[in-house]
Amino acid sequence: MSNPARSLVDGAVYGSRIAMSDDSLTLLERPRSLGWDMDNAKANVGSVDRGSIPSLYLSCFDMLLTEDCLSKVSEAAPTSSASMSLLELREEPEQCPIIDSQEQGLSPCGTEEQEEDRSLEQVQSMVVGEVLKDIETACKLLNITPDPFEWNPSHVQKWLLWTEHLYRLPHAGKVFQDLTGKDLCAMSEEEFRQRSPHCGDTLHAHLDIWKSAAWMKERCTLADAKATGELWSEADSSSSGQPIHLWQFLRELLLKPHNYGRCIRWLNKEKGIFKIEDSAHVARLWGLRKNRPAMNYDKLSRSIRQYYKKGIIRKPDVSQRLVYQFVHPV
DNA sequence: GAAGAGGATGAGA
DNA sequence: TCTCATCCTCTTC
Repeated sequence: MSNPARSLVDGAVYGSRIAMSDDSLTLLERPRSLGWDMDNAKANVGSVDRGSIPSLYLSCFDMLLTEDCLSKVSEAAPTSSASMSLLELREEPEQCPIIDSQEQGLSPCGTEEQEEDRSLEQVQSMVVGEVLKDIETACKLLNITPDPFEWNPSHVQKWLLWTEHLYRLPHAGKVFQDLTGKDLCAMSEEEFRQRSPHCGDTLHAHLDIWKSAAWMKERCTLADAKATGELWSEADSSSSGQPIHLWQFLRELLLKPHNYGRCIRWLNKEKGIFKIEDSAHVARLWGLRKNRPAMNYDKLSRSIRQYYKKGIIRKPDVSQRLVYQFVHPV
């Protein structure tokens, strides 16, 4: 395994209580080539070989991937008929973070394949998000850092105890005594098995997920910082003591699809075309930023329209409701 | 009915 | 002066 995101998704998929057919796995694998190009990004992160994952491993994510998570996952792909049959999808996702919608066409009714890919991306991001959340919760409970590389022997023991307890594994703390997180991360699955024949592979697989999650978190943080930096370097903002402009604020939201993809997203990033999905939410966010509790979409849209004259924002050639276009795309 | 367009006016930096 | 908030009317979807 060379892709941390894949590791997380694989872990979740394999651990699901839902019976996954070959087709479903194929479906979940397909979009990996689209937006999960993290291969080669960091060497030696994770080494779970799917082909060799034992049956014990397949069930060990039952608790990591909670019922809540599964229900959210199943809600996240309402347009994929294939996925629906697999996951008994419900309508109206409670959350549907959009990882990157820039590949989508302007039309809200793209091709079936595009819709499917988009849905699957949402499923993947949902799974990863939930796994990361669970790890974060565990870290708070155990008072350890999410990155196994930073664990001291005491942290390692805490993590072992927690994992053993959570997945009802036989106690293996003693055989990993005095090892730091770095030591643990350097060990192969075989070495785990040698130390703990009963649950070494499971522990190794879990550690792999933690490693992947830590790597992804780091990557997200860097990406966020980079995006924010780019944004702030291009424009005045609250961070520089200058009042932020509405168009800057909108770009800020658009640059953080993980956080705001539900309320505003790119339809065509290259052309600067974006869609406000939840007008009330975007207006609320803008009101919060400007300390204007009475802000609403009517007022916000009036401000957007002021940009028409200034050549900052315009309506796209094919005008659609709640769709605008930056005259000078990012 | 919600969204879009645009005029008018005032507040605040 | 500039940007934005606010209110308004009318039109379009």
